[in-house]
Amino acid sequence: MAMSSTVDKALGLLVHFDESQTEIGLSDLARLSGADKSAVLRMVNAMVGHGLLDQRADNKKYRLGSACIRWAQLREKATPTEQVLRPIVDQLANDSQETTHCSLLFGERLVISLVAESPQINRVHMDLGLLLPLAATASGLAVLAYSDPSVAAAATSSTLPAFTDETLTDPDQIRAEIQDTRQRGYSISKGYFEAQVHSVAAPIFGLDGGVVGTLAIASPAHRMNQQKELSNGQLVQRAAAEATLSMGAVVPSKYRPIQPDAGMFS
Amino acid sequence: MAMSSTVDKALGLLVHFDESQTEIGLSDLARLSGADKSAVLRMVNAMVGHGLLDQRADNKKYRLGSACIRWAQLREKATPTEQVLRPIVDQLANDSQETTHCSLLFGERLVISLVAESPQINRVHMDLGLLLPLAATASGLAVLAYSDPSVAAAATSSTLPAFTDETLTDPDQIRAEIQDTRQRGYSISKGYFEAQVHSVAAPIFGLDGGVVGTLAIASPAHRMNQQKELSNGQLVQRAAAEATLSMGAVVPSKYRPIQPDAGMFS
DNA sequence: CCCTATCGGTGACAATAAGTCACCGCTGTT
DNA sequence: AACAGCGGTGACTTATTGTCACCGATAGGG
Repeated sequence: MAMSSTVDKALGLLVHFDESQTEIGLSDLARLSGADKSAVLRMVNAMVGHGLLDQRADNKKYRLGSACIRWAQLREKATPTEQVLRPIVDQLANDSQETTHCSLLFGERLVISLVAESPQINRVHMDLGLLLPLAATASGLAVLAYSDPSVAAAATSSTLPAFTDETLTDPDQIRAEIQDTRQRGYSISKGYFEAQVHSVAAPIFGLDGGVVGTLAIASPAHRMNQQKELSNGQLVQRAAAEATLSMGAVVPSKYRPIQPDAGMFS
Repeated sequence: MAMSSTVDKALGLLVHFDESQTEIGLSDLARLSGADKSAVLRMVNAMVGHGLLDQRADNKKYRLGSACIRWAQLREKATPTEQVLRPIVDQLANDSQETTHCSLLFGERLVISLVAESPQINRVHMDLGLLLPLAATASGLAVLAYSDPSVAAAATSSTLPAFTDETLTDPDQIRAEIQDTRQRGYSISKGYFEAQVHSVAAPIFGLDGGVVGTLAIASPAHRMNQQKELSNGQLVQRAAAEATLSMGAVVPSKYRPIQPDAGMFS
């Protein structure tokens, strides 16, 4: 279990740097990591040598170095988001055995950017590029639940179009649904947008901490039940958290439904 | 010399990733680094575990991971460019014993953004925020020499104002000076902008490979001579290279005057 | 179709770097 | 002045790494 390579320990030091701790002294780093000062010094020196860390000349404290920026540049050029999201969407489809999609926020709509169809014969089909309304889809509700309240207010102010018999058109219903979503950690749609299609969705967060898109699982209504909804909800949350991390962002503290089990920033 | 901690070796693997090599397989990495496959695998696995690297699911090759982006974000928030440039400008002033400044490109001018005054009594004074013309200052010439030729063309097309008796106003003279600068690796001004002030300057490159600013050393003319110009020229080149690296950028191959001695990306 | 070359990855042993601790010089506090 | 904290050093024991032989899978060539 405790696979302890030295590189692992060294990189483990970096998790102690965050928004509130931008620079850390040697002794503090040793305390935080539980390792010996001397060992920490060796690791830190190696990292400084490669620009992963900088040491301030005045107070000798360490901070993240310039190589981070260089590497981030390269990463951006090498790995477009589509490529990092693709396997996550596929995996989610495989785990849930249902059709999954990733949608990205585009103005006041969501655009379906990636789809992985269910391996089952009876499955939901989704069109790439389709625009989703925020108020009437699981994905949209996931956005509203974790965006600035003004967005939700705007989306629920005017009269809402009904797409099916089930569509929630009463702003109060929507607001209640948003509340439920926050508590649940994932949103649900019971045929609100397409009849006989039930979905669960969870938000993907961007570098600024805001919602940039969602991951969703869409099932034929007849296959849906309480237990399935819960398991799919957990799957979609986990996948969305993974997607967030894969883009270099962090899941904001306001959103803590489940712990991503094998966190790379554990 | 061969300071070989394991962390050092592991991070050393990352230098093989660049714009033309965005993903590398295990065996290639081993070959490139000269280390054993097995050892490379262990190091790489540790780095994957921390998100420094990703492994593509399909072809098993490795690329820079999402943690790079996260760390770059933190670095940006924690260390504004002013803070990273400041010690470099100070150090340069100390090494050269002359007044130094860092200027940043601002439209078709340079704005003096940081100044460190010479410790000597008889010294050049520079005003923070002063705008420098591109054609009549050492800093400006450093920009022109390493920018897109169109910039130089634009800057030398119209009639050029004279600031001192020495100012070069003939476009042909400027172009010749630009040529000399390219060969030298640093630019010089012999009282072109301020009478009795001689300067040398070198370009700072940004993430896109373009010039974003310069570092310069300004001396009273009477202290200047051939030998001093050369040593200051080398100092300013080295400092500018350091500044470039400190911002996470790389010195483009077209600019290879001297090797930064203790390169963090060596 | 088999033969070969190469890939990513594993396992075990010898070689070496890391964990540990005592100590140094320095700085700021009491 | 004594103290406690810091960053950093040196030396010794122990754990990790370097090395190499090997595995199964995959791809290409005869």
